[in-house]
Amino acid sequence: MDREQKKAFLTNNFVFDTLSDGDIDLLLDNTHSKKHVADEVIFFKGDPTTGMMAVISGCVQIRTVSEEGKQLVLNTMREGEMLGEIGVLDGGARTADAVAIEPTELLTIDRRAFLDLINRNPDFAMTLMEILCSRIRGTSEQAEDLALLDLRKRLAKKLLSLADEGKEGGKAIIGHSQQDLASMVGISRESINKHLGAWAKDGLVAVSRNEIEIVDEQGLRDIFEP
Amino acid sequence: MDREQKKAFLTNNFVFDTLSDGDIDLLLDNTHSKKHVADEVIFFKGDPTTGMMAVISGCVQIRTVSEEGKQLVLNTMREGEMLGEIGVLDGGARTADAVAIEPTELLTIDRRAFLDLINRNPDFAMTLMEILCSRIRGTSEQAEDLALLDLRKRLAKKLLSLADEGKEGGKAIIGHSQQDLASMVGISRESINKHLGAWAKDGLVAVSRNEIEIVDEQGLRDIFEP
DNA sequence: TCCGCTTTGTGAACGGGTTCACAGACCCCG
DNA sequence: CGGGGTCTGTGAACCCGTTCACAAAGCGGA
Repeated sequence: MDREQKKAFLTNNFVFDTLSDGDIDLLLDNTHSKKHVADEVIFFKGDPTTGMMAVISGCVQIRTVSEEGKQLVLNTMREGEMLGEIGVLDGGARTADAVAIEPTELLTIDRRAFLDLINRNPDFAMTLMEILCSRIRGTSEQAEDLALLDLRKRLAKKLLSLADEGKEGGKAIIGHSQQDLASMVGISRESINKHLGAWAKDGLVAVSRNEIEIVDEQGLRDIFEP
Repeated sequence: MDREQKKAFLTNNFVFDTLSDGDIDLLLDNTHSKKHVADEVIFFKGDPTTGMMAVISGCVQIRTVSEEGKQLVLNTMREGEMLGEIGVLDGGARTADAVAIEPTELLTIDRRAFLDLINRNPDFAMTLMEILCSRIRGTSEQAEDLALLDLRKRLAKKLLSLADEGKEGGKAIIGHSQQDLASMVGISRESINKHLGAWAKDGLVAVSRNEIEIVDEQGLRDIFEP
């Protein structure tokens, strides 16, 4: 990706839209893009932080793995979203693994340039804080759900939120394997399968390979809402 | 609490120590303190956000409750700590309930004054971002633990982190009922009791009413570390 | 086309944790 | 100093979800 393309990318991204043209140029001097193949690990939990990334294209998952090998997906970043801000802002190590789940191109912004910009631009700082806040809302909701909701409710909720993200013309289709879903909801693959089977029988969803279609959105919503 | 005392409080708090004397005075004009009795609810999940609070004395828990009445404690704030920043920074509603668990005095800072300050003071903004980051680290670790660790490990981990906070003299004593512990770890009271009983038998902890003493710190640590 | 890998589907056995139902201990307060 | 409330201790029954062990179905590449 050449400089012009990078510039266009930053300019059109809501995170950076409070920046002046000069500031963007300055950022660009401390920025590089990199391609990753599917399943490539971008960084590991515990790695020292070098910079912050923005997703140019593709998709990155933020994950942790337990000793016994169980996975939990904390977050999924798509085109235009940022990752790795936390380490950059507080100087600490990475809190989780980042993995490209499809061919992905990332733009990495150097830590120093980033901090410098915050110092000079209060609007930019404010935007970042809003992003941090939405992260907190997200993860704390995830913690709540894990502690207080049973598997049915968690799964139903997750299906709907995934469907929201990936709506293509009318149809709400989720392009994930059941294995994938399992690690997002923190549940075994088999349990996911059994619940989906039951819901398919009731006409709430339609299941096929690597794909789940939401048929009766309201029906699913009724599962986890009073 | 009179203006002088408030000023001393702010000046000595690490959150505000990048502020000039003038800025602190300005904050004080938009600040009021309030006392709460034990078990008083300070705000409810979903309430519109009015301002941010700092704990002058006492202790506040941030909690959520499920439909069935199960509780989860997300965070505990003691003297000198802040709460309610998220709503203030992004303008959204409160994400959880806040409850004073002992007689507590809070200093509330008006939203407008707060945002104004961020705009004018990049160092202050930076401090806030660090606080937000540490919140994210905290909640995302909690989510991980809930999803990937079994009850034994979660409990052992929680005991040690509580002991860290509340060390008096050489003794590591935790001043919480087992009921309390249960809602912090997301587990039933009975299960907590059984595990504590087993650990007491092994000489890892000593249990008495409203109090748990850590006897063998390393022994507990071995439970959740490889 | 055929082979191998990933994904889905399913049932049986197991198990960690919950729920329920008490009993006893302790403590403050009248 | 008695008595109701909160906290602790414990056992039995139950249940949600896991684990294990396969079978079958797609799909992609040689």
